[in-house]
Amino acid sequence: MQPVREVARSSKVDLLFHALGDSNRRRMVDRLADGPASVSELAAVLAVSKTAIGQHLAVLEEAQLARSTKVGRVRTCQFDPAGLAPLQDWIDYHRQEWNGRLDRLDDLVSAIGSKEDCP
Amino acid sequence: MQPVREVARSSKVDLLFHALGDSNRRRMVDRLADGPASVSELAAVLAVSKTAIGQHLAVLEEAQLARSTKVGRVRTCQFDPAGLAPLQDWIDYHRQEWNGRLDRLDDLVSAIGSKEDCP
DNA sequence: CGTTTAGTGAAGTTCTAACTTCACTGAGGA
DNA sequence: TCCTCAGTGAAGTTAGAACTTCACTAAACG
Repeated sequence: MQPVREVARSSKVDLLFHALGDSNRRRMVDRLADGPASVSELAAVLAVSKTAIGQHLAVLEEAQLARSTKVGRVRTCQFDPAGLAPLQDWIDYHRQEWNGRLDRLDDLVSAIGSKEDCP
Repeated sequence: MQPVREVARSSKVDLLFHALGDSNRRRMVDRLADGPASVSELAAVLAVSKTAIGQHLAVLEEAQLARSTKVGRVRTCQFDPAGLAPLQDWIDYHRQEWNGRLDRLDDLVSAIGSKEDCP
């Protein structure tokens, strides 16, 4: 499936957040997390055209959140949870930054504390 | 800071993915994760107008990823890492779904295995 | 065969997110 | 006091995302 024309998204994180930023695509992921589904089935679940599903699928595949294979005339779509990794990394990084700041704050507090211990 | 008019975003996850779906807002978060900053400073870092920062800030605040207070004439913005929690929950849920599926696959495999043990 | 069904490509519509500029308010110096 | 600087509100522009419909291909099946 060729990607629909869109603005250049530099990083994987960019692709991921953009892909998941759309609620219909998240609904698609929700459905796929429960097992594979065809384009028609997804179209029925989301109540949109099959064409729309094709376009959403392209975005999800580009973000590596989904894969699909066509056998006969039906295309089966699958969720690819490994694609979530960069997202998890992004969160971890920012959580770590925060912890780091807290640690530095602790250090500061201890430093002040030990200073006060001195006459 | 009053929110800029936008489409209804039902859930927190919705707000979060939308907020972080924009690369400039992520750059803002990146900067703020490193410590508080004023609107002017953020505008300088991102190379956009202060008005634009105000708008981005409103989105980040609505998603509870940032907080800001105005003292005198300068507004100081802070990153709020606790706001990431619903995002982490979303990821955990989908990762769990996957593990669940793997577990069920394991069960299936064991079931088949024990079946083959029988004559 | 012919007909239904699954999906795709192309093209057009609509809506809105992300900006801008301009005009303004109000805080803080010189 | 006057001037500058930080930020905000209003309004307008623009690019592109998310859809649609229509026309088509090709598989499945009576």
